[in-house]
Amino acid sequence: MAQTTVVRQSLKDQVKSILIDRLISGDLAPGDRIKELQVARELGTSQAPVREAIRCLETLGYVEHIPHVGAMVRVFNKGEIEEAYEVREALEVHSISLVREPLDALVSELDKHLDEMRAATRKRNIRMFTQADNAFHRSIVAYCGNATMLAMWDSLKVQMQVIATLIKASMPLDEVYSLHPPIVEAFRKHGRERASVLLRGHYTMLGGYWESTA
Amino acid sequence: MAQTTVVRQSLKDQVKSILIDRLISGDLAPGDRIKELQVARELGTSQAPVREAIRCLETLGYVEHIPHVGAMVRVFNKGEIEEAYEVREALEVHSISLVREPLDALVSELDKHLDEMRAATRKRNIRMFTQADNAFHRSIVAYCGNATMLAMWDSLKVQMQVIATLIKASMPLDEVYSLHPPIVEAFRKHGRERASVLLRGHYTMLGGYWESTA
DNA sequence: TTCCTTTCGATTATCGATAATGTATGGCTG
DNA sequence: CAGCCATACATTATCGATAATCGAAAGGAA
Repeated sequence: MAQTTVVRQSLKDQVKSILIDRLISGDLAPGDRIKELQVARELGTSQAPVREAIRCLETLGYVEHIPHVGAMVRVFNKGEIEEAYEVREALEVHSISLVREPLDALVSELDKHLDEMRAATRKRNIRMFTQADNAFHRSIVAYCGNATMLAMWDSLKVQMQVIATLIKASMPLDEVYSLHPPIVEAFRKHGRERASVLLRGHYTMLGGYWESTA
Repeated sequence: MAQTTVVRQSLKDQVKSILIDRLISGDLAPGDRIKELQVARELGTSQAPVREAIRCLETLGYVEHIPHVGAMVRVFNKGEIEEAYEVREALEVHSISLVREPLDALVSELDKHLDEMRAATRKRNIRMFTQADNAFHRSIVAYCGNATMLAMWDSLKVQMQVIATLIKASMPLDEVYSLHPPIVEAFRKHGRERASVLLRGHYTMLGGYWESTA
């Protein structure tokens, strides 16, 4: 049997997942309008679940909604992207100082993601690189053991991924990669505080790559 | 004329505002169920807008929603509260280092909130104290000029306020107050970095007050 | 009694239809 | 021809009703 259980997820959640997929894949690009009835007909549901899913995305900040007009995929300008990076940095820098000993588990996970990034660089697979890059930073936040912190970080991730899908071309992967090993090294040899210092300013270095698309 | 314009806000937004007010005022306490049709009848609307408002609160993390069962005001345990404080600290510490010169405007605003806190302490008005305390910390984040950062901070504020309304009694206001002036002083005399150091650990000192309600 | 099953009441989830609203079109007027 | 108003259209916002689902109460068997 291909299907072990029946679909046990509300229509709203299914619609939401589908829309997020389209957002990340770039199928829905910033500026695109999302029409409730159109999506409803497309997915074979009524307007209500679609509407709920969209409002959910709105609360999450992925789409912009104008009353009586409709929803459109949010357009992030350069400033907003930089802001998001700044918040990421704040969360990650603080998370590092909260990571509990022993640090071995985290370090080995970071190493794993470094491998993935190198592999992606060789293949020039930007999608894969972005995923590994995200996973690298996420694991730092995850290992501090603060679920609220991680939830906040995650709420920024989709924004980042939407962007990354958009401006794939302008990132020199090897340069971006080279920013990461020193952090792991500092972790391994000097502990949390030193790694924290290195992480600070990590994102400001990335700012330049967005210039062309401002 | 008492009313200058007609009500020009969607029912969903009105319902949402009303529910948030009830949350903050403690009218809706953690654990309380929120029934869609009941609220709808009470406010004279149909189920749909209420439903949307509730789902919005769900996404914001204020209510917990179980499919086919219903929504209830989220119960925060001690751990989650500490986590939220930790995130607040991360955002605020980082924000301080981003505040642009000159610092005069921020310092005078902080002074204003200190006054409010003192006044609230004299009157033993806990609600007022909480507001001033919140305003104090919020202005630090506001002055860094990062709207995304501020939005994140705000998303934690309602949680905090719900809690504060709950466990009003256990806070010795003068002690909580005394944590704040040194921060302003450090700001005035030694600049951002010194203030940043003082703010770090600010919230861990507050941890003890929640012990009794864990 | 205790456990399992069934039934019932309450509530949410979804639907289809209608009202409200904003935007674009085209004609009228100067 | 330009500017303005009215109309038509597209879309969202809201409604009332129905279907799906869950939890508790009632009933029966071991």
